[in-house]
This record gives sequence, C-alpha cells and structure tokens, in this order.
Amino acid sequence: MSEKLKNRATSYDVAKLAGVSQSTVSRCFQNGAPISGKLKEKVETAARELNYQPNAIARGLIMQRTGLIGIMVSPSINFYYPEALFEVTERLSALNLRSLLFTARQREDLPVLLDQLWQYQVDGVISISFLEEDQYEWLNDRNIPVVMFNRFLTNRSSNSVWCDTEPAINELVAHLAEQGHERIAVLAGPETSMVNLIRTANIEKALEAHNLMMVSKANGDFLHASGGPALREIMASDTKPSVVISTNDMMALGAIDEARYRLNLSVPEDIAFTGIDGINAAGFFSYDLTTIRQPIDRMAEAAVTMLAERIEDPSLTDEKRTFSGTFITGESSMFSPR
Amino acid sequence: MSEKLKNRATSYDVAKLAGVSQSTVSRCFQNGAPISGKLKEKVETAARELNYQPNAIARGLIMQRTGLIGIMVSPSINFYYPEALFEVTERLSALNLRSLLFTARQREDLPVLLDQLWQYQVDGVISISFLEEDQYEWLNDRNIPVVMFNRFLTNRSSNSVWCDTEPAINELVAHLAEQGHERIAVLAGPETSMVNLIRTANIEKALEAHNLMMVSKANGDFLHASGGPALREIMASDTKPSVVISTNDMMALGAIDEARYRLNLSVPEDIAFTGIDGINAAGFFSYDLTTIRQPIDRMAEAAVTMLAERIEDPSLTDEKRTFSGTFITGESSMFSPR
DNA sequence: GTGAAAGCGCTAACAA
DNA sequence: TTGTTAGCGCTTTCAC
Repeated sequence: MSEKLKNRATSYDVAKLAGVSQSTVSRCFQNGAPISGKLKEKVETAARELNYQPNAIARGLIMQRTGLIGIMVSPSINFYYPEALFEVTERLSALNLRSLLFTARQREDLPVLLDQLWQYQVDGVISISFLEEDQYEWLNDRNIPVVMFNRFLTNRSSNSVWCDTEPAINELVAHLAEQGHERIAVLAGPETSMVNLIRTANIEKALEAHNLMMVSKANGDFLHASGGPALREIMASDTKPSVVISTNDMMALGAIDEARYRLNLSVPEDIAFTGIDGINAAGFFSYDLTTIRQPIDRMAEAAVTMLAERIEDPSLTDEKRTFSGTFITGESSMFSPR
Repeated sequence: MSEKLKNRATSYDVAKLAGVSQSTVSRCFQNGAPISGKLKEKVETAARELNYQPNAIARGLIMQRTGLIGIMVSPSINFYYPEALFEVTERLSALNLRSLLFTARQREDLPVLLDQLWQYQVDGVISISFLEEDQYEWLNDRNIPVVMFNRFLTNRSSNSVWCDTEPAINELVAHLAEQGHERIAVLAGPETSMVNLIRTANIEKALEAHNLMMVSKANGDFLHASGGPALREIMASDTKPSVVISTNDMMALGAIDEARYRLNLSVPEDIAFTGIDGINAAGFFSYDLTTIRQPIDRMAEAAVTMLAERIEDPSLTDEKRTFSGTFITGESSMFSPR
C-alpha cells in the first residue's frame, strides 16, 4: 500500500477510491461516453486526489492510436527549419497531437529514423526535411499518413504543402528589370534539392521573359556560410553582376555579409541582392532583404489539417495544397544601376 | 489472414513464421537476452520478411520506460532556442531516446504541458524554457527526473546545466575599459528572467570594479524586435553611451540594426555593442558581435548525460554543472572612443 | 448507465 | 537455451 502511493495511480486505484468500477473511470476520461453526472463527479474527485491522469501509452496500445506525430527536420542552421517546426508543433498541439522530433543531417540518416517512427507507432508524419519517393512509399505501405512540408514528389502523387514562388519570382524579376538591372547572377542551392531546382528554373524562365542575361551562377548549400564563397565565385567571372538572385534567404544573407564586409561593396549600390523564403532574419535592417515570403503559418495549418484528416480517414487520396509566396521589397534591391 | 497482412506484424506473427515461441522473438530484440545463434537467425529472417519492428508503445507499457523525453522550449524567435533544441535532440537520439516536443509561449501554458508530459509517461524532462520551483517539485513528486538547460532554481537544489558568464563578463568589461569607454549603457532583458537578473548583476559588479559608470539602462524582452525601442530609450537619456552592453545577443542585433539603419550611427565608431550567448547570427559579418559564447554543445551533452543517469538511478541527488562562457571579440566593439 | 471480462503487444519471471 | 504464463493500464464489447 505504501508502495502503491509511490507509484502512479491507475484507473483501478481511482475506481477503488470512488467506489465504482474501473470501466466507469475510463469512461469518465473519454468525451462521448455514457456516464451519469453523480458518478462522474465522484470519479473526478478521486482522480484529483490521486493525481490521476490517464496513461497515454496504455491508451495508445489499446486504441491503436498514439497521438504521436513524427516530425522530420534538418537540424541545420537554416533558420527556415525552426520557424516551420515551431509553427507545426503549436498547431499539432491544438489538436491534442504531440511532436516526436527526429533530426536528419543527411539522406543516409533516414532509414534509421523511419524504423524508429515505425516502432513508436506514430499516427502520422510531417516531413520538413528530405524524403524520397521510396521512403514515402515505405510509410504508405505501413499505412502511416505523411504530409511533406515545402516539398513534394515529382513521379507520384503525395500529400504536400507547397509554396509556389513562380508568380512572385516573376514579380521579383520584373522589379529588377524596372530598376534597370541588366547583369544578373544566380546564387543557387544544392543541385540535389528539388526546391532549388524549381526556383532556379523559375528564375531562368523569368529572366528570359524579361530579356535579362544571367551572367554567372554559383552553387551554395542553402546555408549562410556558403553565401560568401559562392559570391566570390560569382565576382570572379568576367562580367560582374549588378544583382544577385539567391534561391534562398540564408545564402543571400551570407552573400550580403561577404559583399559589405569582405569585398567592400555597397549593398545595394554596388551590388543588389534578393532571396526567397522570407525568414525572420531577412527583415532585420542590416539586410532588409528583397525576398519572397512563404506563408509558413498557413502552410503549417494546412499540413496539420491534412494530416489529421488522413489519420481520421485513411482512404482519402493524396492532396497537394499550393500557397503562393508574397513578393516583399527591401532595401537590398532598392537602387537603380547606371 | 489477408486482413492480417494489412496490419502490422506482431511478435506472434514472427514467432509463427519462424516456428518458435513469442518470447524467443522478444528476446531476439533485446540485447542481453539468452538466445542461440540458430534461432536468432531464423527469427531475424522471419522478422525481415514481415517488416517486423518491436512495438515501442507496448514495450513502454510493460517496462515502465518509454524512451520518451519531454523537451520544453519557447517557440520564440530567439535563435538561442532552436540551437539548443537541436543539440539536445541529437544527443538524446544517440542514446536511443526520443524528443517529445512541447512549446510554451508563456508561463501560463506550463500546467497543461506538464499534464501532457505526465500522460505520455516521459522518462525525463529537459527544460530549455521557463520552469518554476513548484513545477520542478511537481515533476519531482512524480519521480520524473528533470534537467534545466541554462537555468537553475535559487531556493532549492536542481539538476541544471548552467553557463556562468561572470568571468567572461569581467573580461568583456575590462576590454571595454581598455578601449577607453567611460559611458556605458545596459540593455537588459525582462526583469522576470533569472538569466537576465544574474547577467545584469554581473555587469554592474564588473562596471564598479572598473570604475565605469552606467549612464542608462533599458529593458527589452530578449527578442530582436525589442532591441531597437530599448536603444531609443537609452539614447533619449541625458548622457549618451559610447557602448551598449546587452544581456543577450538577440537584443544586441536589434539594437545594432536600429543604430545603423534608423539612427544613422556608425557601429562601433559612434556607438559600440556587446551581447551574450554567442548565437550563430552574432557571428555574421553584419554584426560581428563582441559576445560571450555558451558552449551549447557541451551543455547539451551534459544535460543529456545527467538526465540519462537519473533515469537509470533515480536515487542520484541533484547536480548543477556549470560551464564557463568564452569571451569573443568582434568588430562591434573594436573602436576606442576619444 | 454501469460492471465484468477480454485483449492491445510486449517483457519477465518461472519451469522445463 | 527455450516455452508457458502472467500481467503493464487502458478501451470496449457484452450483459445486466
């Protein structure tokens, strides 16, 4: 008995104290269950006294529903990830779902992570990180609904929340054309990144449409540290650009830092910059980056809703929800060359 | 049977296919268990065929050990949090522990979060967010080990990982004295934050020791957006400072942005800045902030180790591990006034 | 509206 | 070394 007090109270303990059956206690903690007001009150008093809270693990076992959502995210210093992660987590929490966090540095980490997700009986997965087609299938085979955040699969349908930046990229390029820019460099991300490839293609198409020339192009890895070296590469080519279009914000920030404080260039007078993503730091006055903002809050809302729907009804087919980005002008491109 | 194929394989399914008992299968997936090589191989083959992975939820129920660690963190745009979060999560993962993420915006969110932690039978908690004494006790009463990250309790012992910035603050102030600064302002955080109070006290003491005058002081909320308004407040006082010591990096970045791009001041020539934390962005050339770096990696390592030890042996008493911060000089304070 | 009983998938005695 | 058996704490039929 004194042993018992040290341990967690179970529904049996509450039942004994309240003088009811264990199943009555159980019913007390579900919402639609039939229970009389009197008993409910008695049970609740007993539960409070014993600090009783239902065991979510036992409940998960019997209900085949854990309330756990696996979140896959890159631990990288790309500020985009934590912003998305927190938005998603808060919205899951509102639906009484929990984030089980998995960080993947590289694609090779995924198989192990997936096994762990599988072991923990997650009700669903939101991937803010890389996830290939076969991994998507792997989860599908196991009836684990997945929603991809800011990515999608190209060879098959997938649940995904996507930000289409193409129209905003057109606006952005039109804005550059209007400013009189003629020599444009592209600071691209990794060639293995779908997001990068799409954005790069959109940029190239928009440049063509405006008869603008891409004078050079360099690749970084989407992180701040790669912006500087890539900019040097760009500046080493024959024709110096008057503006650098970066395929994400982080690299643009790195490039601006390099331009101003290592290459002694004025931004935007000597060289202008633009980014894509609309992360928090892009708005800091030091950068005041012209960029394309993703509606991360609405995307998180959509991802969580889609996932919850598919947990409820697994027969729902794949859906892709596309939000458009918003073109934001900052000082980083507010200068007309020549 | 065809129904069965759609569902997850259990250890019984594997046992049947391998022609052994269910407990043999179970033993196959524990490390110290006695099992012969032949059977082990047979079981593993069957398991592979059925895509079997042990159910961590069922295991958690029987073992009274879920492998789940509750992580409490502020979702805020203070870049310090995601850095700490990812470091902690990766180290937990190495010990085969999972992060169950809980975000708290305000102190009022905590009671609900704690109930959820309790329901999910977490093996332990790491708090990178606020956690008051009574909440610590609450967890203690329930035998859930807690480690506080970058905070500790003042009225009682606690498991905590702390970064002592006092020696580095002395170095920092000595550096400012050497540079010839005589008018010093302090950009402090919320008065409710223990971290802020300690840092402020350390700064005041160090200033006194160097016979330096604090000409003004303003409070922000530790976020970037509060740095600007606080700086304006500081600049509105009678004596303008030659340097602003901020009690964290985020506010320092906000203040630098305001100084350069709104007040048209040169940094560090007109006004110098220093921060504390050593977040990634503080090193960006735009800021190149003189600051005090917390060894977040070692702190995360320590927090995870301490927690794991206490999960293993709950009789261990509270421990506080204090790491010292490293003084880092950046351009933001590299100028001698007058 | 309530209680008795079965069982979710696993581990851990205990026997063999 | 292996199999048998009894739960972990819950939800959910099924009688009443």
